[in-house]
Formats: sequence, C-alpha cells, structure tokens
Amino acid sequence: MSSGGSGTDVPWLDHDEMAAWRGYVESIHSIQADLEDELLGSHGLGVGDYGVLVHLSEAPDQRLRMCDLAGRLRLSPSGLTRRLDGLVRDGLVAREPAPDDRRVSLAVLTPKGRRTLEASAPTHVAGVRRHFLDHLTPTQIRQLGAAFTALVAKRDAERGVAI
Amino acid sequence: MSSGGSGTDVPWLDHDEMAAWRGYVESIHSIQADLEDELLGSHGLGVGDYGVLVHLSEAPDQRLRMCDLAGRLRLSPSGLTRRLDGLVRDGLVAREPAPDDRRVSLAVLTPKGRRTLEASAPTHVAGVRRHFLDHLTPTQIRQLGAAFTALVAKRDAERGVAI
DNA sequence: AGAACTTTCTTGCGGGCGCAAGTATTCCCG
DNA sequence: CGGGAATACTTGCGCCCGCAAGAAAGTTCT
Repeated sequence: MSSGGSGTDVPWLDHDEMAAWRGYVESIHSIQADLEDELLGSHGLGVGDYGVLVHLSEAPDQRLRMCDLAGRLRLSPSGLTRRLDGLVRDGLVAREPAPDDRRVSLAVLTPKGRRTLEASAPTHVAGVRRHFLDHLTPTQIRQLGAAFTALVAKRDAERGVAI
Repeated sequence: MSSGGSGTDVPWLDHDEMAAWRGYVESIHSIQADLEDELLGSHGLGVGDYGVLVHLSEAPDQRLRMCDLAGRLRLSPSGLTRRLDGLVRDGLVAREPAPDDRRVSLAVLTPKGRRTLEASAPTHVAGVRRHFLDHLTPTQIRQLGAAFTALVAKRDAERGVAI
C-alpha cells in the first residue's frame, strides 16, 4: 500500500495525518452513540429530534420554513418530512402554513416541545462536556473551534458557488 | 435557554466550546458525504465497504475474524453480516471458516478486493486531503491527532472497564 | 393572460444498520 | 463427562434517510 502509483500521485498520509483523520472519524461515531443513548434514556428524545428543537428554539418566533430547517440540519427534504411527522405526532412541533407562500410549511416549536428541550438540554450539554470537551484543553478547544469554523465556512462557500 | 436550572447544574457552552462542538459534528457529515460521492463515482465503492477493505488489508494474512472486524469498524454483528454479504457478492471479500473455532467466520480479502482497494485508495486519500487536511495547518493536524487519539483511547478504556 | 420553468413539500421505494431472537459451537465447573 | 453459560454469527423486523417522481404553488417570459 505504498504511494507508488501511476498518474495523479497523491502524497500518502503520514502518521499525524492518519491519526487526525482516523481519530476525527472514529470519535464522532462513538460520542454521538453515547449522547443518543443518554438523551433517549432520560427524555425519550433522539439527537436528530433534539437538533430540530434546538434550531427551532433559536429561530425568531420559534418557527422555521421546512426548507430552511432542512438546510441547517443538512437533511434531505424527505428526511425532514418524516422527522417532523414523528415530532408532530408527539406534540413537540406543529406544522403551520406560511401566510405569504402557500407552498411552504412552517415548523413551529410547541410549548410542550420547548419544555422538552429545556428538560433535555442539560443532559445533552453534560454529555458533550463529558464525552468531548473534558478530553481537551481550553487551548485545544479554541483552536478546534477556529479550525472547524473555517473549514465549514470554506466548504459551504465552495458548495454555494459550485452548485 | 439560560443555564439557570434546577438540580445538577451544568455550565453552559461558551462561544468557543459551541464552535468546537458544532463544527466538529457538522463538518464530518458533509465531508463524509463528499468522500462517499467521489469514491462511489470513481470506483463504485462506498466508504463503508472501503473501510472493510482497509482493515482487512492491514491485518495479517489479509483476514480477520468477523467479530474483530465488527469491533474495529464499530459496527454491530448484524450490520457487518449484511455488509459482508455485499462484498462477497461482488467478489471483493470471501468468507472462510476458522480452523480452530467453528463458530467464527473469517473475512478474507480477495485479489480482486485488493486491486479494488489499491485503485480507490488514491481517490480517497486525495479526498481526505482536499476536504479535511488542506484546511488545517501542520501544527493543527498534529494537535488534532494527539487530542483525538487520546480521546478515543480514554473512551475505549472506559468502555472496556464499564462493560 | 398563459405556457413553461422553478421551488416546496410529500410519497414510494430501496439501502444501511441496530436490536432481539434463533442456531451452532465452545467454555466452565461440578 | 454433562448441563448451563458464554460467544459468534445469521435472520426478522423496524427505523432512518436519500433519491426519484409527483402534486401544488409561485415566477418569468412572451
């Protein structure tokens, strides 16, 4: 598995690069699995549903157009439809027609949804600390934040231009 | 959404912590989606299948017990069974009974599997560089590698003790 | 105005994966 | 040695999610 290939030669990953990449990929899966278990166990809420509630709670009037919500959650339209179905069934979110454009539905956080979010947020934050932040120094956290913010911004910019 | 709650009070995430956590979670999804598209487009191989081939190629004799492979891939036994089904159907991996324990199956990398891996590895490495490593400085890469390695190791240790 | 195109959401379908149950084999211990 | 517990894999089932197609509404161009 050496780098001696033909044509477009790409420098192989050295030790540090491999450690960064593999650690990055592997850590997220196990961390999110743990968060899912904790959140599901304590409040019957999956991380996917939690994400919907968080984004709605941060939006003006606690409501968001479906397409905007899908974009923020990086979810396909159909994926969001099904996810909303569950949240609506549980009474955490309501669908509401948009007054100005009858194509769009608004997802609205219900009082029950807000209460559920406020109840589960501490569990989630504690999990993020215990599984992730507590393993890093403040300096590492700051650098990680800067690096990832720049990374996501650059990729979003490329995506916006490319498509 | 302030931290003024009741009972076990957890300090809320500050700006840097939030940026680190959200960037960490959001970046991985879009990066892996891009890698999947590139690998699938160029060699008809998903990142999941690619991971199996990589682990087998690194194993002595190009073979691994199913349960060991599942552990490394952080996949459930049933998940690995289905994934192997596809790879066996495509001739990239073969199942082989273990000589010493008739409960276990060994997954063996076939010559075709090895060729496919060697053909797709440059694409994957290039994608990892372009989508991830190129956005970071060498210093950041080294620190990230150290931090994630320690994080995964600590979590694995806890898991080994806890269960 | 009206035809053609775009945007938004929903539905049918299929793939991936985890959990629980089932089967086969091995290990442990009296 | 023999029966119960543990381990390894497979299968049935259900959930989540993306893609493609469709329906409804808005936009644009002539």
